[in-house]
Amino acid sequence: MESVFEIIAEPNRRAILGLLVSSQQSVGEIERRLRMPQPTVSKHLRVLREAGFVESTVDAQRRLYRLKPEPLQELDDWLTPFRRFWSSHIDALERHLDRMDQSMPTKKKGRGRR
Amino acid sequence: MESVFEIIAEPNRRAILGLLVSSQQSVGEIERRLRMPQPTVSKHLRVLREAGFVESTVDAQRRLYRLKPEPLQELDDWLTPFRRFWSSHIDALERHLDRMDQSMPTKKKGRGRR
DNA sequence: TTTGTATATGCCTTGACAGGTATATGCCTG
DNA sequence: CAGGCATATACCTGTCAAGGCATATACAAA
Repeated sequence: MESVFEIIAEPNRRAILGLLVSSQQSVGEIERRLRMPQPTVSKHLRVLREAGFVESTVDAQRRLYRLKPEPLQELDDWLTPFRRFWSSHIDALERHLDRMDQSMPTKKKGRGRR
Repeated sequence: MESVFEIIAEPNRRAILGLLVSSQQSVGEIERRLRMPQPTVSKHLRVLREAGFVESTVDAQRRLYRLKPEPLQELDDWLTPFRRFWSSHIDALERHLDRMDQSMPTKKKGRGRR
């Protein structure tokens, strides 16, 4: 499981990252909130830790896991050339913005184009 | 192979996407440039096509494959909350900027911090 | 129509990884 | 020290996807 990409290919791992983005969590809290068996949580945390996505500190019997930014920044960097690509394709960009509009709270819809 | 994440987990597929970002290519060109067996190329292109990363047009016996932006934009969207996270962690951000400096053409190095 | 080139597909094998269950380790409290 | 929580690890098993090779399809040129 070399790359950043393989790490985040696993849905449960993405869920864990999504949890940790707001604040640090103990294994038990993750287990509870994601309704995942404890060994599964521990295993995924191990993978994430070894890949540098998270780090942990000891709090008595608990371990608190928190997010580390670097690996996801690497992913962000990888996207750079593609961003250049799609900003040159304005039509597709507009379709994308429309998608964002649709998923918005019907307030002040549309972006006044055309 | 449901998700965007699983699709780009495969290195050869990322390589193909990297090729297509500059311009469209035929299967044979991809095969040649990436030194990959032709069936492998075709199989990966199939996966990418079915997931909406690429589309193809017919040119006699050749098929020209070109990039489509949407799936990678979806990935970009997924990163949003994490970007918020790491811009609140200034130290890590600075480390990141340092990394960018290091990979720059020694001209006008440093960003005048401190 | 035969031959050649470009691409797709089918079948098989192999390896990797995730989940389940059981168990180990570590720390805390009485 | 005994017991109980919290977390990690070991082992086993099933699944699935990637690669290799052979072959099919489609178009082209002679």
